[in-house]
Amino acid sequence: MEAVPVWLRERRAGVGRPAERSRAEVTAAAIALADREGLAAVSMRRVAAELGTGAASLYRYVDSRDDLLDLMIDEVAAGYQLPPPGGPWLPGLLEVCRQARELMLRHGWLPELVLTRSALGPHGTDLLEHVLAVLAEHPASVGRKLETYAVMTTLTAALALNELNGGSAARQRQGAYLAHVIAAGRHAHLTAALSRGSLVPAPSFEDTVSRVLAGLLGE
Amino acid sequence: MEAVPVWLRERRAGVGRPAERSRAEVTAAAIALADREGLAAVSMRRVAAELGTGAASLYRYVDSRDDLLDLMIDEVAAGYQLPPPGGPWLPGLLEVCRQARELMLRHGWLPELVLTRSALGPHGTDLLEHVLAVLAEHPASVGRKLETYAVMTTLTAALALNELNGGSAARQRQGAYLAHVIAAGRHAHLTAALSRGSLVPAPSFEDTVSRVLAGLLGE
DNA sequence: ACCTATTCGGGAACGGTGTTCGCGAACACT
DNA sequence: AGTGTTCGCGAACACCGTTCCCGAATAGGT
Repeated sequence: MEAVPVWLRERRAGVGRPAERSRAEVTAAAIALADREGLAAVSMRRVAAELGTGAASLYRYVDSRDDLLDLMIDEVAAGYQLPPPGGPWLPGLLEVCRQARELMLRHGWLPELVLTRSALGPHGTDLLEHVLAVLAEHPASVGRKLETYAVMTTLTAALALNELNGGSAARQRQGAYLAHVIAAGRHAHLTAALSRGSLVPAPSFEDTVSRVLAGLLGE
Repeated sequence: MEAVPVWLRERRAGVGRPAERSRAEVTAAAIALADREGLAAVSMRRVAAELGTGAASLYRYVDSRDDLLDLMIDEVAAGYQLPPPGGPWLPGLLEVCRQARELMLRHGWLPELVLTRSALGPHGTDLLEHVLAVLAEHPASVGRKLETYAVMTTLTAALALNELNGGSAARQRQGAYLAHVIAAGRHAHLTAALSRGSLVPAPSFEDTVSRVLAGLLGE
């Protein structure tokens, strides 16, 4: 295991047999597969099959499956289309979160990955730079600003995950157990909360994020 | 796959050969193993070995490995020692987060699990009931209160995960790449942020959580 | 034109994984 | 004693990530 992260392992000069594929191609295949069949389907063998090669060949481009997952995250982060920083910070950060949510809903496997691992690739650092630029005039400490970035990411991923699981079988299971809990009699507040209207309306994404950011950096 | 969650599958009456173990015993073995060797070590075979049985036997107590993970989460949630609800809501919620952080630092595998899956077991519903009780007088909507519970959980898990990974090899890797990014010249704000003092002090856990909760439910 | 250094492709294998099948053993009840 | 039912679990299946190793392919030097 090298002390050097994936992003620094560079292709060497024109010596020896040339590679038939590129790291970007492998990453794209993995993303396509994850979009189509979910993260669990992204195995080295399946990704290789997607490219029409053998599984072992992938290790010419990637040190491990974990590296590939990091590459997938960063590649999707290339999709941000950020306006030049300027103006008040809250709308600036909100726009970042809006786009993050969009990307996560488009790639349903992203939230889980973002919540679990915290690798910062080239596009990730660009995003962090943008957030720091938006907050350039803000008097908060550097530590708080970095933390704000982390909270934005985590919160958006968690909320997106909730949206994605909204109508799934897991939700039904949850409902079945909650009905049982309510029937059992204890948990008065829970019962009261879930009884008026079988479906509780969730606050809007933007409202929630605004409130959290205002609390974190506010006044 | 049943539509009924794990928590409702009950032991049947005294018919046939009696079981040699209990679901609680299996759960405890899995938790002990995870505490000792991490979540990756929790395989059906290893848990079974912990109990001195065969792997296939575990399926008498649990439908799948995922079920076992849900049981582990809920079992740890039995460790909360919550004061009777009453008084202002912010300290009440803060105390919940404090204890959650404590449990997560004691069981380093918990944050990842909590962030990824959202199953509510018996102890989980007790906790949710407590949070709703603390917020009983608060004028916010039910949807917002439920969302607050989710944000508390997610945020605490994410911050605990950061604490746990603080001194790991992954962090070193991250630092190596950031040094490279800084050396590359672009990313002025990032460079400025990380240059004064190689180690940026992180805001305190309680301060962060207080601010987020105040923003979410504030004024 | 040949040789050599170097890289790539990938079949085969290793040691794992979750899960299912089916059968003998063990018990409760009649 | 017989019967119905559950339990324990070895064996097997279909995967998984990763490593080994060797033949093929290329570039540069001569």
